[in-house]
Amino acid sequence: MAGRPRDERTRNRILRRAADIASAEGLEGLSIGRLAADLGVSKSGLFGYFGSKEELQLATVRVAAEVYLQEVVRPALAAPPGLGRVWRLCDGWLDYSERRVFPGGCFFFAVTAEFDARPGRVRDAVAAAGLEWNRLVTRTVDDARRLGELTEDTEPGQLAFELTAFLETANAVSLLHDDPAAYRRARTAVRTRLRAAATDPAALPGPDPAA
Amino acid sequence: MAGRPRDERTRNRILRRAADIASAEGLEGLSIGRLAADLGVSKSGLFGYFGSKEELQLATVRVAAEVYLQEVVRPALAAPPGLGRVWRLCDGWLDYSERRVFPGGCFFFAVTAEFDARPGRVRDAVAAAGLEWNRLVTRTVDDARRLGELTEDTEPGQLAFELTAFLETANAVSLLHDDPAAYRRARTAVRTRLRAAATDPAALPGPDPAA
DNA sequence: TAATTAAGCGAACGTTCGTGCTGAAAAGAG
DNA sequence: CTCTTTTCAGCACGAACGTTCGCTTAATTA
Repeated sequence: MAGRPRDERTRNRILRRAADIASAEGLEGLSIGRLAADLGVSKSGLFGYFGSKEELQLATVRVAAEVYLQEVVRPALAAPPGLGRVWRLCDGWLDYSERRVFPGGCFFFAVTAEFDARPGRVRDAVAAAGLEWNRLVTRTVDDARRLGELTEDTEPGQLAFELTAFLETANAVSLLHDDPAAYRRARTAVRTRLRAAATDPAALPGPDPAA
Repeated sequence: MAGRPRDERTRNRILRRAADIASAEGLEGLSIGRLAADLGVSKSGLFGYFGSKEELQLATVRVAAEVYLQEVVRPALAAPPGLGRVWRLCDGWLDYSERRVFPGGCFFFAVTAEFDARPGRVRDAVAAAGLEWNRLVTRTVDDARRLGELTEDTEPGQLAFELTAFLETANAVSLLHDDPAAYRRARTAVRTRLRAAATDPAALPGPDPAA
């Protein structure tokens, strides 16, 4: 009945490498031939794991989402809800970008810019991931507000927009100009913005560069 | 001695279209064959204008910079230095993105994300343009500070970072989720941030959505 | 007007792309 | 151990890529 089972470890190696390449060269720049040669397997063998390039791209987005969950989301959710968790989320994101978990910076930043202006299933998957991330940040902010740690008139969607703007721009500036000051700027911006919205500004954790 | 001169109008048509395509599909996704077919000229004829794909990409970056100058920078510089000019710069940028001067949103946002993680002359050109833009925003902010319209302790580089973050994120969110609220959010963020740094918050022009 | 120089086209180059086909090695089932 | 089923490498395909080569045609100069 059953023949040779597909090697799950090889599959993971393929996708992890695919995500690394895509973060730097894009999901279109990712080619099956180069990827196969890189990993020492045959082009058709690798192809068999997915059946089409689009399916490979979709699978790559999925593993990148898992990495993102592991590296950014879960550590932040370890903190209790409130302002502290908002900070951990932002600071953890900057750390994830700065540590170059993906060599080309944040995977989703790269592929979002690549696919945001064309139709298709890959774009839909990327957009869904972005929406989920945005909802998480918004909910985390709203939790802090409900707990009374942010002023009543704080609009969660608005604040989430501003915070993620700082994060993504730090990623972009750091990559383009190789400027580590970008992360410092982003942390300063996040802290200042959260202090402005906090009911108790002194409650915000983290070091203060304006010391 | 001299033969037929190259048609400058055709060259401009080529590059303007190239910039349009690149804003949506990237400068690598831009293919000479498709571009030539699009414009009704032969592949080799078009190729002759530039001599290599890289040269075509560099020329495309240059005309995109001219468009950017025309659509964003010059209108803002028409306003006198100060807080008003800072606002005009941000508001004009959002307008340029929202009007889809390039169909794929801001050209430089797209190609920056595409080239920020690989070496080469195209990347260098894009990085130089980004640096110039950043310097312009920083100088415009600093002018306002020197004029006493922003508080003395305002750090121009930091404020410029935050303002451009709002702009670029509005562009990205709008493209990915087709969400016009992104521009409203960005304008709100810019206005709030400038009010916080202004010596006279009431001096800030523009309508207030919180009315 | 005649000579000269370069523009722009059509065709083809070699390479790489994603994708099938074929055959041999490999692993579970009986 | 045999049979069956599936993986995987090797090869080839058509299409598209950037690029080059002649050839024709048009504009400029003498």
